[in-house]
Amino acid sequence: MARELKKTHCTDKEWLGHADCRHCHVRHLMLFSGLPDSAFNATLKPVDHLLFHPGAALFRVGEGEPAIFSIRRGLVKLQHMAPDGTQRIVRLLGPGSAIGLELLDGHNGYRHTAIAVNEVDACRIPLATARSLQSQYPQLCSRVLLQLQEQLDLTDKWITVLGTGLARERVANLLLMLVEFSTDPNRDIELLAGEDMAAIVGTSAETVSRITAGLKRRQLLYKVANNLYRVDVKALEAISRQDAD
Amino acid sequence: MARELKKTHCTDKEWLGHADCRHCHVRHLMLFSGLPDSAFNATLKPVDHLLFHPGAALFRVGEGEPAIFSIRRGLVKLQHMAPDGTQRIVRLLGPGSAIGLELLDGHNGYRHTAIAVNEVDACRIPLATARSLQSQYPQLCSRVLLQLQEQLDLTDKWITVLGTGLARERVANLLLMLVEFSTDPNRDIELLAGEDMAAIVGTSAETVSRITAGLKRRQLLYKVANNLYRVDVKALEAISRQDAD
DNA sequence: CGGGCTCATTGATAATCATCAATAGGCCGC
DNA sequence: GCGGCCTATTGATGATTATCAATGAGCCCG
Repeated sequence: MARELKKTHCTDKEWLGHADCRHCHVRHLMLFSGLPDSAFNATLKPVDHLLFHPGAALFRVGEGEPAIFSIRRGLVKLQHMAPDGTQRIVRLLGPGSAIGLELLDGHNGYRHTAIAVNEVDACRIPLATARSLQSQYPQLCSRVLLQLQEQLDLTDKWITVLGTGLARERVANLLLMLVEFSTDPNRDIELLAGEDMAAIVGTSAETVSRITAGLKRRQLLYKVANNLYRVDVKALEAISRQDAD
Repeated sequence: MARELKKTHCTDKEWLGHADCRHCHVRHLMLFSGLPDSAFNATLKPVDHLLFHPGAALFRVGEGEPAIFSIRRGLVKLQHMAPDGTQRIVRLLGPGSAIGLELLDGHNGYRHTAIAVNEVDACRIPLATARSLQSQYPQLCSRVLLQLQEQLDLTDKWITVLGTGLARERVANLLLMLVEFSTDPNRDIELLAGEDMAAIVGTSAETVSRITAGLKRRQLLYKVANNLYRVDVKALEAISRQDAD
């Protein structure tokens, strides 16, 4: 289960300019929903709008300038690495989620490494900016609270559906979760790398491969385009409930 | 892994009177740290101080009067139950932790069942009271935020150390976690019921029993009093790192 | 003190899974 | 298009674990 962390370069990240929060068309979905336009007149440091290519790190444990990221598009994996190199993915977060919130609690330093799974579009809010907004606008605190509660609910689900039961049930649950994350009109999903799926469900990559191969053989999972797969949701739900093979 | 939920009666719970938050000697450790004494002059509904006997429910999924509980003493397990009766414990919380915070986010109803593991001493804060305090005292929001962040950190650890690796590593990690929770001067711990340990590490109760029996045989875990056990921390850490048998 | 209950322990067996190893397929740069 | 590289797939094997079943230990209650 031990895996190497791929080194990523700065070229995997692009700067798309300073974000204009006042006119952000998705602000109502994001961390800053509820703040008045005036809040952004004079923020301490600018909010940057960034594009991360698959595999690029938004941040790494303990490293980098402290900032909170608000995800606009794409999927980000949060991973913990054990001293022996074994890693486990503890969360998968999509549009509307904020990451790096652990910086707000006083102990400093990131406690995860955050890697873009897809193409990820995110706003980078320097910690100082976030703090100053927070002190001026108490509404922000309750948005953060919602974020954390949502993430807590997600980890609870993660523990119960991805950490319990047979490997095939856990893989089925993971695929169903990816379907929920999917923004595709047909609910098609991009499959994760085998090792990522393994690090999510806590098995070996080979086991995941055998299981997905079995699903493909039975047409419960099939390719509809380049790395776009369609899932037989009903059948996977049956597997997840263990009332089918 | 499927287990019955034990029915508990009201007799497993005792009312110790209305809490006097102003004079609470542990308030600085609790949710209400940071609030001025005056905040408690006229709270909407009184805060009760309750004693729960082992096995008693503080609350159950979707049931009961909405209230937040602040744990003063003892351990509480939060469990999720799958439709088939399979259950999994997603958190173990001790003194200073607040539970039922999920009620603050608008979707109502508890999302876990909370059961006292030991003798538990807790303050019951009616939701309406919590909300009114929250609207008057923005400091409270940041306390809640800290609570949630702490619980999120705990679940992340839970996923990585209790949900990954061999059963014996996971059990070793659980015992080490119990040592951390221990308030005993010698760091002795009360062992959980076998099925609870199984529901925490995601294995069968028999497997847990075999593992703890092995540890006892090798004197890495031994009874020092009625249901009080001492743990060989160094040896368990070695097992947890897999660099010992 | 003995019956009845619950829960821990232990054994036997089969299912599941990790690991090692070999092969095949896809993608990139040249 | 062709090697080289990386990842997915598949097979074989042994280790780990679930499951079923039997026994034993502790405990409450009469």
